[in-house]
Amino acid sequence: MATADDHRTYSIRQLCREFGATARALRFYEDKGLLTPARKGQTRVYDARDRARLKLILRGRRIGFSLLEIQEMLDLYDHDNHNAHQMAVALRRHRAQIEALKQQREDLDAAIETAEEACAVMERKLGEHRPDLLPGADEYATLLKSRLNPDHHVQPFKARA
Amino acid sequence: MATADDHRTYSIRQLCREFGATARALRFYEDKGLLTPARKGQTRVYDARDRARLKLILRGRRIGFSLLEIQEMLDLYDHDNHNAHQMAVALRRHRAQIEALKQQREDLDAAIETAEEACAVMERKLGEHRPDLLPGADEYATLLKSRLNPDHHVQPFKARA
DNA sequence: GCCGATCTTGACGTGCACGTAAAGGGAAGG
DNA sequence: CCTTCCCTTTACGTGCACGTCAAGATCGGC
Repeated sequence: MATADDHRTYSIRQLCREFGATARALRFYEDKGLLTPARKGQTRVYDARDRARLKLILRGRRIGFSLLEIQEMLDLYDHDNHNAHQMAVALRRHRAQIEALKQQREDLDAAIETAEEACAVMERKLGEHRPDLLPGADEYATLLKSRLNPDHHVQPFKARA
Repeated sequence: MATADDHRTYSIRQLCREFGATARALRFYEDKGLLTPARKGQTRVYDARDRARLKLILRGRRIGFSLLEIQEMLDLYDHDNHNAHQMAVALRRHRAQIEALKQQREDLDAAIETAEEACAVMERKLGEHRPDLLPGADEYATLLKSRLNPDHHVQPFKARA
């Protein structure tokens, strides 16, 4: 694994810009024990591990978890549980967590499906009565413009195995 | 479409028990305009539509949406936009919403994947050093016991934040 | 009629996740 | 030297989603 990039450090502003968070949020996470950046003088210095943790924190927030829940998940991760009993406990907690995540994914899939059905209905109705209002005119224009753009590249449309 | 079931009504307690919510929450949703149950005297009477909306509300909450966001989504649904222009607007909003949902699903999938990898690592380590701590012994015992239990049914999963 | 249970409407409290000044340190630049 | 800018801590404020009393209204059963 790359040793060069692992030694890179980041200022609080850099991480904020990179992930679209606020400095207040990062300090708050630190206050709650989710981040523990080093200090140069009294200024915070974040390393690769802090960055990775922040990434997980923000992902957890987007999914809708509380900071406490995220805290526990992070603890389970980097504790790298050396105590076998604790690891066994962590394993069960993790499995339960996965079940919750999968339940949530079902909710999400259901929401996506109903939303797409609603879209289909609306498009059909619009197509019948007011096809001029269908996204296609300006939509297609912007699409063409983006294709003409030299540094154009499509979103990977990630399909999960 | 069942006409009989569509005329069923529900008390606030019935819906609470069915969905594992509190009466306070339902009244709160009503206060915010997400539910508009009828009144018999001064008692709330929920019909099938209210029930469906509540279902969507709770699903949205589990996914992590705010009541305002849910409000907007519900409005898009049952407005059954007769105005073509509004419908066109709603369609765009809906498409954007779907994109957000899909982004969130990617977050979720990533979280599930990393969690499962962590589980795999822990199971391998436990299997090497302390295979006795692996879930299987008592886990299987409780599983059998629960299957022997006549009124066996799974917990609806907490939902309490 | 009375009791208890269940419903109602306020009104205030709470936990979370920050936002927002206020007040100051430290280094860079003119 | 002063200003500017970014960093810091401390402390109070905020919006959301309810929880938690408090004080009635209503309704069935005894």
